[in-house]
Amino acid sequence: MKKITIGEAARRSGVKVPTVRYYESIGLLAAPSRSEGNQRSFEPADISRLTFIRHARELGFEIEAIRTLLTLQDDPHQSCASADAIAKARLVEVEQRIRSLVALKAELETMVEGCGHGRVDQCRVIEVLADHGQCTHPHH
Amino acid sequence: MKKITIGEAARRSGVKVPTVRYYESIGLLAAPSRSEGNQRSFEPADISRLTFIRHARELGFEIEAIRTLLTLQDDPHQSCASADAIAKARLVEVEQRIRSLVALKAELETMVEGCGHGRVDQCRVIEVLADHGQCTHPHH
DNA sequence: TCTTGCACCTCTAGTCGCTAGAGGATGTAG
DNA sequence: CTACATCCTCTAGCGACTAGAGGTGCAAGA
Repeated sequence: MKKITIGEAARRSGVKVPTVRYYESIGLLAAPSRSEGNQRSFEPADISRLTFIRHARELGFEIEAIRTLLTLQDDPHQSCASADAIAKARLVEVEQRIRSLVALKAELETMVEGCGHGRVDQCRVIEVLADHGQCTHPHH
Repeated sequence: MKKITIGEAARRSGVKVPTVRYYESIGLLAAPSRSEGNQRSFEPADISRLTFIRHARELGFEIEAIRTLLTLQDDPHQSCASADAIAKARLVEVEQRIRSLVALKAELETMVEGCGHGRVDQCRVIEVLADHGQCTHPHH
């Protein structure tokens, strides 16, 4: 039983030290046992859990979604329908975000291309922002 | 001189009422004159400014970037190099975000496709999250 | 004229997911 | 034993709002 300090846990999981404490504070990670001097002592399972959380966060899952995914993981005999639903919802979000960013990219390109590097009163960047009618963004 | 109330300004610009007050509080919008009963009375120019801000926000520009763009707009004899630089930086950000979201989409699709809708212990969604080694995301 | 009811006012606090800093205790290497 | 990194708790801050409390102004219908 070697004790894993919070710094070690952070290094192994890729989650920062204050973030590990934060996850514990919001109940995403069980409070670990403490050393005599009141320092946290993690188990290998905690590292896995932190890695799981980090990966899910990198994929853009919200904390509450991760909380659900973790309770599913804790009880492997459940149906995975919830996990599937969460991932699908996230996929829809991501697809929507991509579509809107691609539209945005086109609009920014028009702005930047149109800029003749002259004075502001001829600048297309300012102009497009001021006059929404020229906007190619499909949000209306 | 018809007076434009904050509600009217909000409707015309598409910015919500509390957000208009917020923009005033952070100095993005000049404090408008007040009616006898202390209610804000906006000018048409304020509506344009709010519309400009809203559009820039929709394009993902940060408040500080918008502050710069607005000072440029206020003095049309300046060079538009700053506006151009801001738009270009934003374009780079957007392109990067699109690339990472596309990679993410692929990973989510793999997860969702792999899910056999059985129990959690066979669920690929959970599995991929737990075991980062299976991850196709190119962030390492 | 009165009253209803919406829109307005200010102020504070909450959201999300951390991050930074103060001020102190612990653990380890030389 | 001393230096120094690492740990502890606690509070406050970030961006860009949003929500709510508790109160005032104003216009229209009875």
